[in-house]
Amino acid sequence: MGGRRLRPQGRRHQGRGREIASRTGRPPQHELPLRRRRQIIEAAYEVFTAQGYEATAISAVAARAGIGQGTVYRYFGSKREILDHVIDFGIEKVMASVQLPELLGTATSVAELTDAVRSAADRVYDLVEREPQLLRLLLVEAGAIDPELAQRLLGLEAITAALVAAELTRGVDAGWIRPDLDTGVLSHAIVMMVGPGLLRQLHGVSDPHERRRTTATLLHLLEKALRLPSVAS
Amino acid sequence: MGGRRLRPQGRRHQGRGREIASRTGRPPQHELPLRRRRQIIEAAYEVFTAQGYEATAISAVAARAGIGQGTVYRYFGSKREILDHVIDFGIEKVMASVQLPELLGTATSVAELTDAVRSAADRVYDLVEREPQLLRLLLVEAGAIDPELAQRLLGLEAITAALVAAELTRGVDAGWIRPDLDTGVLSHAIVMMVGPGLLRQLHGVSDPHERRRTTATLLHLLEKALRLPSVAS
Amino acid sequence: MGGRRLRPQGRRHQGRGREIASRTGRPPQHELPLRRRRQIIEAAYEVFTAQGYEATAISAVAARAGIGQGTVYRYFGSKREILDHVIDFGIEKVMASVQLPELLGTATSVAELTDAVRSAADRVYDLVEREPQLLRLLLVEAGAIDPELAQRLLGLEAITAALVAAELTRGVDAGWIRPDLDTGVLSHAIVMMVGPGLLRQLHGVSDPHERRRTTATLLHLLEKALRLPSVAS
Amino acid sequence: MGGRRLRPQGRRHQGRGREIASRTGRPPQHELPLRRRRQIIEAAYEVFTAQGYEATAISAVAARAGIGQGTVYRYFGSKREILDHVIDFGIEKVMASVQLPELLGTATSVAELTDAVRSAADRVYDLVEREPQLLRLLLVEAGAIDPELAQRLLGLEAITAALVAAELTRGVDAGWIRPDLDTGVLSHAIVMMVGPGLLRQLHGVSDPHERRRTTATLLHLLEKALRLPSVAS
DNA sequence: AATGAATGAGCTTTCATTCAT
DNA sequence: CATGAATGAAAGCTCATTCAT
Repeated sequence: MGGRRLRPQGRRHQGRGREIASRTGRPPQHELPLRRRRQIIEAAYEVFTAQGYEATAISAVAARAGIGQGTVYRYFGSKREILDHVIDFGIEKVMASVQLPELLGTATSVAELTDAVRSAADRVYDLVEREPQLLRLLLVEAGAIDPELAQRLLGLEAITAALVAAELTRGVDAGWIRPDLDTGVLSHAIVMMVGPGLLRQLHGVSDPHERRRTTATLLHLLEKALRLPSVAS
Repeated sequence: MGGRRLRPQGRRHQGRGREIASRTGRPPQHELPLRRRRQIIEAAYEVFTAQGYEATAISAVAARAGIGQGTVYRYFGSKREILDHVIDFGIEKVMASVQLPELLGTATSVAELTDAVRSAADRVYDLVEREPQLLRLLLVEAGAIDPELAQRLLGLEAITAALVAAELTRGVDAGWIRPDLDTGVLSHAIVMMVGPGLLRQLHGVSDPHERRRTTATLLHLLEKALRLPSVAS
Repeated sequence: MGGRRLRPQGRRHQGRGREIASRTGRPPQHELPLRRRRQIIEAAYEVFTAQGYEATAISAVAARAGIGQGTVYRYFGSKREILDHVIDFGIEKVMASVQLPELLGTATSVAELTDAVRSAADRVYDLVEREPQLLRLLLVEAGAIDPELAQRLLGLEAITAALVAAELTRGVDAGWIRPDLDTGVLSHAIVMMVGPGLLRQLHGVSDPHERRRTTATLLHLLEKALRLPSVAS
Repeated sequence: MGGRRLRPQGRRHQGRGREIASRTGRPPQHELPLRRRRQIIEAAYEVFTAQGYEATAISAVAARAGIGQGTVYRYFGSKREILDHVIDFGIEKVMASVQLPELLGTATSVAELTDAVRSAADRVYDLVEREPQLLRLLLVEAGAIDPELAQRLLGLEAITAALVAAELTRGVDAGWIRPDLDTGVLSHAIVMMVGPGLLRQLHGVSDPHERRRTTATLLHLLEKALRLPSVAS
């Protein structure tokens, strides 16, 4: 009953592991574990982003969380497992910032759609401007440590692209996007539009003006690409 | 007499002092240092790409090169210095594969230009298909370890974009590219066109068909963007 | 609550951060840190004196103390820092053995003063007879490693000489030491009187008879030097 | 013929080893070995005094001597063996500087004897002023590395004291030194008179004025101690 | 449940010594 | 003989993980 020994699973990364506390209806110590885990993840997020994963000692995570080192190991099986969750935490931050679903689904014209894309791009840029290390954590640390973590980022891109593709399809169906387009490819291209800007940000070059120019230019191209062929032809 | 002595920066080697009494003895190997360095760099390239820089011990590099640990330090001052050269080695691989200069400078129409871009993209894809870890090394490891290394990569992108921008300008001047374009932004966008494909490759998804479709679609957009407005409209 | 926490300078321990959630768990051992430090210092004293500082590995200190290497670094930041404390430990041994303050301040004649000096010399000799390596540690190791440590020893000699000088001045003021003496120089000379004996001891020659003869002879000279000129002459 | 393989003696210090090239009457390569050895010893003296024995790599000795590392091992069996000879070299320097035999044997009065002692002391001080590291090498490095080396220094002191003792005895015999003295003890005390000054110098405190005052005071005491009892008594 | 003391494997780096040339 | 390339043992130090309390 209620087995939650996390340790004996061995010492190397084994899948994910959110199997805790999901059997409803037992009030007592049910929430502490989750709160503790959250507490540790947030502390780890802070120190990992500040100094990098490898350079961060568990003791630093524990100190930041205001708990003992041993306690960390009651809630996570290994340092690596914490990184798993920190990456998730970071991805959630991105999702929460961009709020893509809120932006999509309402456009009724190419112009409205490009506006939505612009908004999304702006939000991404705002986020990485506010938390420059987040980008590094997601793009670099995650990928450097483990391919599996990288997969999760790919998943983020894929989901985003899928949402965009749906929007494109909706526009095609509604008749305000020209139909002879490969929406799948295009959706990925749209998502990757932020690539150059992020790459620059990642490497410490932060030039909002340049970024806006890039976004504007690419959106202009996008607009022309999506728009219905002019009536004349 | 005869400037040989190509040994590394040799932080520890202190001068030589007097040059007396060096008439005899095993003559310094002129080529050995370079060959050894190459040998170590290639070994390091293999283990760094396989396990990541941080996770790789110098002993692993030495073992891979078939030499003793101490020997590694005869040719490089530190593990970090080896990474420097490994990154350079990787960049050279990319440059050698893509052979961008050979592709550019000859186009006389938008179609020829897009063909050149397609060729470059294909070569990049071929390379990362052959050496999947190279990408990881350059994009991830380099950035993770040191900002200076990251700058070098950013520089690579910048140089490439500059070459492309020059080509675009040439086309504009020659009259076969429409003049109302931001060639700077566009050149970066063109370079980043390989982004989605590389991202997939980076994460282990290798789908040549998908890739070709992506390339084709984006090049199609590019073509439309560059082409002069048709006289009729 | 209540200021406990006497841990070392703890270069690596980063604050604590928040003090929440520390109600339970194994309470911090108040005495342990001090006992452990003492334990390590004593072990280090033994191995440093036996083999020399440079020739001693931290692992030897740890083994001698019956603890793990890592534990040593919980209590001291570096090998060098341990030497600091070992030297202090040695100096304390000397001070505790000689008990100079107890010998001085009571003499009321040259004879009593020379008796006090003889007692001090005897105690020094007794100590180095009991712990021959102590001398080596203080005179040789300390000076060899770091000028700062050497200063500490020089300070020890200076303090001792100052105490003796005060005693001489007291004798001059009281009229039982002839006034035309350079008490500063003489006090150093008195302290250095043990020099020949220590030098022998340091080099493994231990001849109590010879030593007593030396002490007696030098004290005899001292007595003549200090004594008031006989009224007759 | 003429076996001079120095290597196979093992790898740890084995006695001294000057068994080379002492079979007279063979002109050819007879001198090179000695010159080479001298060359190496002098180079080692320079780097050992400059940086300390432990901190000096054999490669530094070789570089300083302008020869290859391997060559060093053709003339000496180990680093430790080189130190042996460097210490001897240092002792020779001291002996050559002080030229004690030249100072002694001529005094015909206490005043002349104390003058000779003062001269000797001055020469010692001059030497350590000129080569401050020599002192450190002899007193500290030698003692720290190996007790056997320290013995050699003790020998130096013993020889010097013996010379002084002979002089004292001569004075006693000649009737200008009072006969009721322990010449053995006194000779050591005289030699140790330079102790305080050397100790200061060793620790970086160089105060010629203070030193002269000390010497003067002690010599004054010595003079009174040696002088015949005044006629009156 | 929580703690922090303890550990040892493992890291990078140095260097005395050997030996093929 | 002379050389310098090669080596591997060993050093100081770090830190993820365990476990007695």
